[in-house]
Amino acid sequence: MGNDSPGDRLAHEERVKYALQAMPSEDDISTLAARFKAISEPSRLKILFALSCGELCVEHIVQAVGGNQSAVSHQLKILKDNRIVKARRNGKQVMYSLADGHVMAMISVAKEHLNCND
Amino acid sequence: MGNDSPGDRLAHEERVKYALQAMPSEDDISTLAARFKAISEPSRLKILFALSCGELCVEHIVQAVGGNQSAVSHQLKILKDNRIVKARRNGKQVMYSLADGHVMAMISVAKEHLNCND
DNA sequence: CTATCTTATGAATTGTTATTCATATGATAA
DNA sequence: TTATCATATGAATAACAATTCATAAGATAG
Repeated sequence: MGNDSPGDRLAHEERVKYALQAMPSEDDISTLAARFKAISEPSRLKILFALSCGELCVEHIVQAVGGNQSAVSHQLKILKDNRIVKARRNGKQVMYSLADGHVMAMISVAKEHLNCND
Repeated sequence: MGNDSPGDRLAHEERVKYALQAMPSEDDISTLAARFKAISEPSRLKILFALSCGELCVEHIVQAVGGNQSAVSHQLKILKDNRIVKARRNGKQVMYSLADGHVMAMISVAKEHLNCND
């Protein structure tokens, strides 16, 4: 034993205490994790980039990201359930768009992270 | 037929064209998706919140987020492989910390999204 | 009404990912 | 050296998610 000085050990315990205080509730963690999961599939991420240019109907999303209608529809449902995108009906078509600015903000930060090799 | 006016149809085709131009490369999409996936598990998200208070060794991460040593170690590997966290050895311990500010920035944006019911 | 266009959904299959257990590796102290 | 502490990893299982197919539902035109 004696791997830590007493001072170090105390500092570590303090850190754990702070970490526990900063921890969001289980509910918030679940919700956040679900949202990140929603945007963590390549096809769904493509859908978001497509929608970053403005609203699109399902058929055009299919054209923009590839894949088939059923798959895209399932993916849109996941994005909608997690409030990443929103939908409005326009006659026979359903127009999809990004739910709010936070979504693109998050993706922008991620893209920056991608570009700088830190 | 005749579901769209000719003007509308043109506008939609333009939108698809723009969407395709704005689309990142397959490689960038994959990398981004992998990073989002890395932070989309509740336990891994908890690890990031714990590390947002400063670096921690593995044992203390285990205390802060719950779970067992092996599971946490596997999760840390995923986070490290995706450059979400970084590690430095300190004697027998390995200290983990967030890779850079982008990570917390992304999580902060997500938390805002959580708080405002838009 | 029927026919058609567009989107959504249930069920089955397939593919991925997390968790656990046992053990290996790396570092330090005696 | 051996003993111990701290972390990492491989392999198996178990849990979960994505994709496909077939079909249903919603909207409009005729």
